[in-house]
Amino acid sequence: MSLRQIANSLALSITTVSRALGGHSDVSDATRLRITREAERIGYVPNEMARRLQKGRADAIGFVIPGGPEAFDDSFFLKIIQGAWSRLEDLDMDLLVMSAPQGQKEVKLYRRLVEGRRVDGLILTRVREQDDERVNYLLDTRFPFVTLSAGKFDNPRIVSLDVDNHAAFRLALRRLVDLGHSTVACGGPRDIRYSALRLDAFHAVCAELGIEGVEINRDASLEGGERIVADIADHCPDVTALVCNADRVGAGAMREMMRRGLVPGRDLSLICFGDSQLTRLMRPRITVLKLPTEDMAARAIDLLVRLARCRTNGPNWCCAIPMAPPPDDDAILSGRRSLRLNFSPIAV
Amino acid sequence: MSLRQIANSLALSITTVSRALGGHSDVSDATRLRITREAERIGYVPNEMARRLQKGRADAIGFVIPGGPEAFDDSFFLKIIQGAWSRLEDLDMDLLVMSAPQGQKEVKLYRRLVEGRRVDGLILTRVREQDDERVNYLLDTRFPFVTLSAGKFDNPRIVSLDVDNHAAFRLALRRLVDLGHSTVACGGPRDIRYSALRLDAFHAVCAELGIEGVEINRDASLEGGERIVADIADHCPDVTALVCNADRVGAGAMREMMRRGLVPGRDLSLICFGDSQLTRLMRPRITVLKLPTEDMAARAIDLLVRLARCRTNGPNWCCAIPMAPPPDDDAILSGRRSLRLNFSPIAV
DNA sequence: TTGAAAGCGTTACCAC
DNA sequence: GTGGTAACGCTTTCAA
Repeated sequence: MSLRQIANSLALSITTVSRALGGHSDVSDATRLRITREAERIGYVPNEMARRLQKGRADAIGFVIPGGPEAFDDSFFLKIIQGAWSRLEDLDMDLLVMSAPQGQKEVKLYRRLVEGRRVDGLILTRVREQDDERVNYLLDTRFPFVTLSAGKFDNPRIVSLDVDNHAAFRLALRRLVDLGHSTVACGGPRDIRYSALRLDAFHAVCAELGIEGVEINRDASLEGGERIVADIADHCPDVTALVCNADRVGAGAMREMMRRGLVPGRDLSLICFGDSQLTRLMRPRITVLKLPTEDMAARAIDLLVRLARCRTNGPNWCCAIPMAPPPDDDAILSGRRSLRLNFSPIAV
Repeated sequence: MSLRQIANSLALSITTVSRALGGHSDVSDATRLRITREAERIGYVPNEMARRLQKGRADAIGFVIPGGPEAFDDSFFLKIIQGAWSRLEDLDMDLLVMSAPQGQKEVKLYRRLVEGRRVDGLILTRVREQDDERVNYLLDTRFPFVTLSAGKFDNPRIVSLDVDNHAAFRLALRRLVDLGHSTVACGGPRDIRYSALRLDAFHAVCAELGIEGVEINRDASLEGGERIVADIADHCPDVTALVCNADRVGAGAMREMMRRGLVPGRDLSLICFGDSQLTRLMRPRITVLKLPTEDMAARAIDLLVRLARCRTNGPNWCCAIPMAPPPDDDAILSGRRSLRLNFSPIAV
């Protein structure tokens, strides 16, 4: 089951067989036919490791699921896997999945991937607001990576995919304003970029619409969501609506409301970012700012492949990926209990 | 950054460098020290592809997440990834994750993995009761694989990891009997092995305890769970308790009970297999037969590595893995609203 | 249009 | 102890 085998049984050279199977034009049709037939017959499939060694690439993309049991039990990452794989399959590449808690050990894992040339590129999530060690390391080594939901960076070398948070908040907050709300809270941490960016967008849009915006910083976890609702109930009597930066947070908020006998939509309106089982299961249904996670991951793969190609040609990547058109409001599936928003990913 | 580089700058042969770094004993301490120092200095990390090509193995395990959007949004698979990775990391191996809908395309994916020698072994979930194409293919090619939650097979060449379903139902049903239930239903499909096995165990334990057991076959999905509750409410007035074979099913059951105004624990007692966010979020809390998914996946890796080793030595694997001791009842964390059962994985 | 040969970076088998 | 050589299976350059 190797090129040699085919070459031998056909009394041809390995070179010719390789080129025939590789689709090169400098092989006569007759020879090519004989070769493909024989390859078919013995069920030839190229040895990937040999090919990769020769080509000097891994034909694989890596994705590290950020650690901790809480972070893990989240179908967001499953969606990224799904989306990334849908493209990788077509490209005949592999997806390496790992997990690591944030910190020392995490960077070690990235080193392993980069230095062992196990992958050609990486997908990053949960980028930290300050000094993300992974980003620093990858930037230093000039290794291709794409961040998801981390917004636009000052450093033009960082390629990032994100939704338009301002547009999202415009949709969400306008809706709340229409319902008569004038003081709205937004909950999520400040140390993770995606959440910080959403908080910023929240304030900006509040200002635009002339409503009062209250920021509540808690972990992006179930417990964080619970505490946000507790904070509101105990300390912010004016707040009548809450936007959560992640669906786990929304689920926690929901749980605390239940416990306190608060009725979602009556005592406190709830909207959350996310796109998981969690939000679909909530009763009563809440409005969800649906994130195009799979699409973003798929797009990330395309970008990574491009970046990896550039890399072989020289040290300077181009990351001039244009902004996407403004979010598509038509995708709103309205309904009192279930408003779902779709907006296209933008490349930064 | 290669052996050659180190060899050159130290005026040694590549062979010696390789052996020194590989920890072979036939290298003088002085030489080894010089070599390790130099390797450290230039930050040498072996090229994995070269190593794999030479060794003739992939140093990777594959896991295909079974397809369909419903199946995908399930943290069960995330737990498998987590568990598998925890072992693979120590073994310095990779985890390849893919996804495919059940059917033609799925087997194609497995072929790709096997024939391209991309992995040394595979983890299988959701094995079908009849003629699982993947199992047939892998058996034909004698490729190492381990099934999760598929019970014991007649074919001794299939290595499988599962919990003790009988013990699980004994715990669950005894509890229900103690609460006064005498007619209990169990819901799940028959075409997937894990569910069929649980249904069988259900009937066996019902007979043991002398209670009435009603089997309801619906998809292992949210909607399936809803229909099971509908079936019970509409057609089985005697049934006062329900055991669901998967947490998604339990979540669906819960949802339908809510809709019908049925109170879990009063109108219908609910217990379900599973170990996901879903069950933790349900209110009121329900009793969960907690599956040791991560542990099983970790153990599967160890088995796969052993199988892969055997394979190189000859065509006959040994799969003489002893049964684990009986499930550990001490692990029951009792409580009216939250009974969680742990039981150790058994190897079949 | 075909083939010989070099090379990718390792490891392993033998000599010395 | 150490080093030359072959081999893993492929792609690519250069001659013929």
